[in-house]
Amino acid sequence: MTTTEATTELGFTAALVRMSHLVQHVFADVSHDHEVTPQQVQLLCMLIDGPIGMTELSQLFHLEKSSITGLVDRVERRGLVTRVRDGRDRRVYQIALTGEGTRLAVEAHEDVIRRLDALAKDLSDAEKARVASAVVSVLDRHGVFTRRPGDLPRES
Amino acid sequence: MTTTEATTELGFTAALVRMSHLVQHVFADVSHDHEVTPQQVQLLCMLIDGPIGMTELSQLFHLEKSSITGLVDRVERRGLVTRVRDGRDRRVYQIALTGEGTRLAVEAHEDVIRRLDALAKDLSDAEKARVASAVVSVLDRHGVFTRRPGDLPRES
DNA sequence: CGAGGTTGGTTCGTAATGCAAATCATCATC
DNA sequence: GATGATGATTTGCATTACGAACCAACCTCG
Repeated sequence: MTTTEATTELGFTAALVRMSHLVQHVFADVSHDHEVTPQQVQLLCMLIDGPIGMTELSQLFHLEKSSITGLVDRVERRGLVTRVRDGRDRRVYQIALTGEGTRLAVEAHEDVIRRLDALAKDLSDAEKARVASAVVSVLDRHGVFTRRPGDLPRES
Repeated sequence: MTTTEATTELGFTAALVRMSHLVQHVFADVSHDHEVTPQQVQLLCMLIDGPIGMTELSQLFHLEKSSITGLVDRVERRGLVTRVRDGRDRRVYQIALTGEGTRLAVEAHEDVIRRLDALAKDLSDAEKARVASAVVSVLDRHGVFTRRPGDLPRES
């Protein structure tokens, strides 16, 4: 089925898979620069918009709760996040960024954006928008790693 | 900070990041179904087109050689690949799929394709092609995880 | 109220992943 | 044949991830 056409001829899914690897690699690079692991960076970035509970984190990351416990443990040990008891339900811990954690999260997040934009600098804005909207339409079918406003901690 | 626009408004890079997570998740699902880990599946799929040496694998995966040694060890222990001495240079081991490994690799590969295609079934072929070509143009700037014909083991 | 079940998180044990430094064996060259 | 470069492994360590068992706080219902 495949001939010797290299990357110039590539299926849609193969393109997605390779793009995924590229993104992972960018995350790995950025994480390395900031002395944390990729998973830790992703956790920190997820918390930029506000604290999240353990169970919700496990759903967002598609990981077991015990995995999240370990991840938060290690990031907390580095002083980047804190466990804050929820007043309404004393079982839940809201995971919140510390000052240091916020600084690192924002910087790393900007780095990722910067590097990905640099990689895509040959694409026109229109092309980028088209890709983004196509991706979004796929994502909306399977809400993945998405934090909708309704999921945000309510103040009421 | 954002209003109630959920995923409908999303930056290009954010879309890439989330798509990457989706792809990783698909890999995780497929791997789980086949009783192997995502990394192992990726290794097997990489070998479908023919055996590869350890050093070349470490470059393709952007991992240290010692990490590849461990990965190959575990997959070999399951009887999915074998280390074959290279006749021309007896230092190198070519990693080749066994029959069982080939079967699993092909099945898993097809599963990944199938699931990703299913996710993207709302996109027109034209849209898919556009996304693929945009992605390819980005990838070509930074050859990632790509095995070009020139990288294949030569017979000469 | 209080027993019983559910839910949020942690603990424990285990396996896989990944790095870095040191080591071994084979090439390659002079 | 000594020397150095290269391919791969070994060792030790931290991280990541799962699953099952567990505890504590919540909720419901009699």
